[in-house]
Amino acid sequence: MATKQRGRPRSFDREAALERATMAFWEHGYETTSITDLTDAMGIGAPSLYAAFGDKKTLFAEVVESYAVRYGSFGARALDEEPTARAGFARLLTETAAVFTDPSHPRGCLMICAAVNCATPEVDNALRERREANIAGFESRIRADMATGELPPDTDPSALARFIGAIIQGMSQQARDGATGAALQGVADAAMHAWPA
Amino acid sequence: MATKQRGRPRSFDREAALERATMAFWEHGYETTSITDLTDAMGIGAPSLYAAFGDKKTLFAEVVESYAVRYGSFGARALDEEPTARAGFARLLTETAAVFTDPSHPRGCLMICAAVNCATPEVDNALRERREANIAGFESRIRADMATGELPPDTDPSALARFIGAIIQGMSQQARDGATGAALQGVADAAMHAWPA
DNA sequence: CTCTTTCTCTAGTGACCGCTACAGAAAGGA
DNA sequence: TCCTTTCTGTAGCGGTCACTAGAGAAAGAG
Repeated sequence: MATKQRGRPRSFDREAALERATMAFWEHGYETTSITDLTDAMGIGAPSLYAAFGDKKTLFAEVVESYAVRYGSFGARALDEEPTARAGFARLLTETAAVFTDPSHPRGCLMICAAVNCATPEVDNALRERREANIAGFESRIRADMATGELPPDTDPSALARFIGAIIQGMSQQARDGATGAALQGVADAAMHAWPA
Repeated sequence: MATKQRGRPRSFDREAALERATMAFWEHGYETTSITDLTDAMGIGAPSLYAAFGDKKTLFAEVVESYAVRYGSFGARALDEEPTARAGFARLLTETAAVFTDPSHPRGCLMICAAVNCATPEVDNALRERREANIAGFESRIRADMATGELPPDTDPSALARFIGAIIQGMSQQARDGATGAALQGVADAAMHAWPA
């Protein structure tokens, strides 16, 4: 496959450029990151950006997809790999505290932050849908443990899932406000005290 | 006092205009709300806005101060009036669930939302400082109950205060994402299960 | 070599941004 | 009445926004 291209070859690494665009959007959000910011960060000219990635919205959609795979999959993995919902969410929140303050990339969560105060409805909706899908995933993991009797039958799975979602969103904001990883771990520990007996 | 003004009198109600500016900033955030958005919402021309309120940053500062008094004081009141920290925070979170979804104004919290992805450092810092001051207030209320023995001595007041702050910030985001008041009350109830025994 | 294809660079497009100069309108003071 | 003061409306400032036309550069095909 991948027969040799005909014309002049691209002069930059598309994946590396996408990664740099991800960092820019992650740091500053969708609207606040200008095309000039992006071309500066990616080290290419505007026409190259448009030829390789389409317009700003399309580039952002690709960034979000790449981000979800690279940086947003640890939570689903924790819920999947741990034997109980309790253990899964405890691990998820601990890893969240670490990832949200990891100095190798911007703080907090791109899917939570990047479309706040966003006047472009497609972008706003796309990220909201991902957040809602995450919470729905939390709820189904909780329901699974209720089915096995691991969680008591009077558990409110929707409320508990939303609670975890709220904690993660709050941790993202506090990471942006400068909270340390240890402080976020304290929030995670406090949250797990709310777990049903 | 208030001697009669000399020149042509102002043709609009300054307080009503400020309230409308508050709603606009609350709904769309600082950067996303343009001067044209503001003059449209306030029903005045740009020169009148600048004459009455200074520039955009100064207007926003006045909006934030007015917002803090009008819409942001219920929390401090709850902590002040209830006999215990537990009762105070339970009331605070219940009122938060109601206020964040009150249909008479935009959803969530202006101090939490309006400066996310904000490229103007003064605005960003001003709101961050208010958020940190709120959490510091939570911590001192918790310490007061530790001093009376109402809360156990092994309580981590900083972590508990940050936890409550994270919950409120998460509730604000979820209110913006369309969560009902009942759903937010569920989050508040779940959070209170984390309260120290 | 020439021809075709594809990318890159320069230099801009119209639209909107925060903000304001200026002239006219509406009040009090003399 | 006329002057001073203050506000309002028009109209536009320079700057940045997302985006692109057009020309040249760099590759393969013949």
